[in-house]
Amino acid sequence: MKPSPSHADVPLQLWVVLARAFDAVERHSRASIARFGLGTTEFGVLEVLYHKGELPVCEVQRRILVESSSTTYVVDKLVKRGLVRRRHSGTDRRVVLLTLTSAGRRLIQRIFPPHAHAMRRAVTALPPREQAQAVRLLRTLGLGAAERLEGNEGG
Amino acid sequence: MKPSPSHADVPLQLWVVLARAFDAVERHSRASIARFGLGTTEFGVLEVLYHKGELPVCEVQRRILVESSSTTYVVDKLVKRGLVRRRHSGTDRRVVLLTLTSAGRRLIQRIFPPHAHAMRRAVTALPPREQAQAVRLLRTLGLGAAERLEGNEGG
DNA sequence: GTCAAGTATCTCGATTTCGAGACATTTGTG
DNA sequence: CACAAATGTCTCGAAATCGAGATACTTGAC
Repeated sequence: MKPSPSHADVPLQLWVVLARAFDAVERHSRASIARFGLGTTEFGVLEVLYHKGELPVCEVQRRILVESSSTTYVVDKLVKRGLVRRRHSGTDRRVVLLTLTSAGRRLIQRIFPPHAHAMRRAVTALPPREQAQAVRLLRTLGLGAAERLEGNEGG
Repeated sequence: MKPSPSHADVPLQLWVVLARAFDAVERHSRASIARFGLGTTEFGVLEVLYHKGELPVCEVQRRILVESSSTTYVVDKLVKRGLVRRRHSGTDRRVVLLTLTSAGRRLIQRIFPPHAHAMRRAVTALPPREQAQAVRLLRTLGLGAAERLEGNEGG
């Protein structure tokens, strides 16, 4: 889950601190979401549908960063709880579109603001200026790593 | 798994890009480690014992970022594969100390260098200067978030 | 010494996640 | 049109992870 602590190997240090920072911030997220009786991926689905409107399953999958079989599993649970509805796309019959039910919308409307508040608090160790700097660096890092991944999975 | 894309809410953006960057880099790690028939947490245990020597289970747990019950599970597997040995501490009989067997040592010696190489490549989207900057920012972010977590889990 | 509280490890059951691949559909090529 | 390749979704079984709590030991207060 996390690599080596060399004394001057900055790339490996970067990987270590990235993993640790993600872990710590994600614990805030988990704890915040757990208050509302949801898991992080369930929350992720509701949240993306709330902010983006109706989306195909594959699009939701990309945004919540889990594999397709897990996405099916999570969506199943949300459908059973009456928070999300599936419908077939008219233009591409492979595609299943997801939307919030009104109950789902009411739920996410209620819980998103306190969750966002918790996440803002989770990252306050960094002052605004450095947050913006970190956003830039992490965006570059993430996009670069993702690009290097396609068709080149072996490293 | 990942939050909201607001237009000027830098803290939430930071959480989004942190999650994405971690995910992308971790995929490199997973893929690299999978070449050698190991999972990421198994690799983590071998790696920390390789670099730190004999350690108590609880110390290993802190470093591989999983819960204690998962640590037991992973160590069990490594012991069954003859890569790691358990022994009781002489000074504190609650403690179980872990060491690499010679087979474990040979394995991690062989696979660590190519894995480190893969991880260095995974983060090359950032030039050295910005890597060092990112290390500083992420360290502050992670330590701050971890601190805010203790005894304050609700957000 | 004794007892409560804290710490380290492990057990167990349940949940989450993955990976491989099945299936239907669409897209691109001739 | 026909057919190969790509894409989107889902099924299934296996693996990883967690959470609660059991157990054993240590520490600190008295």
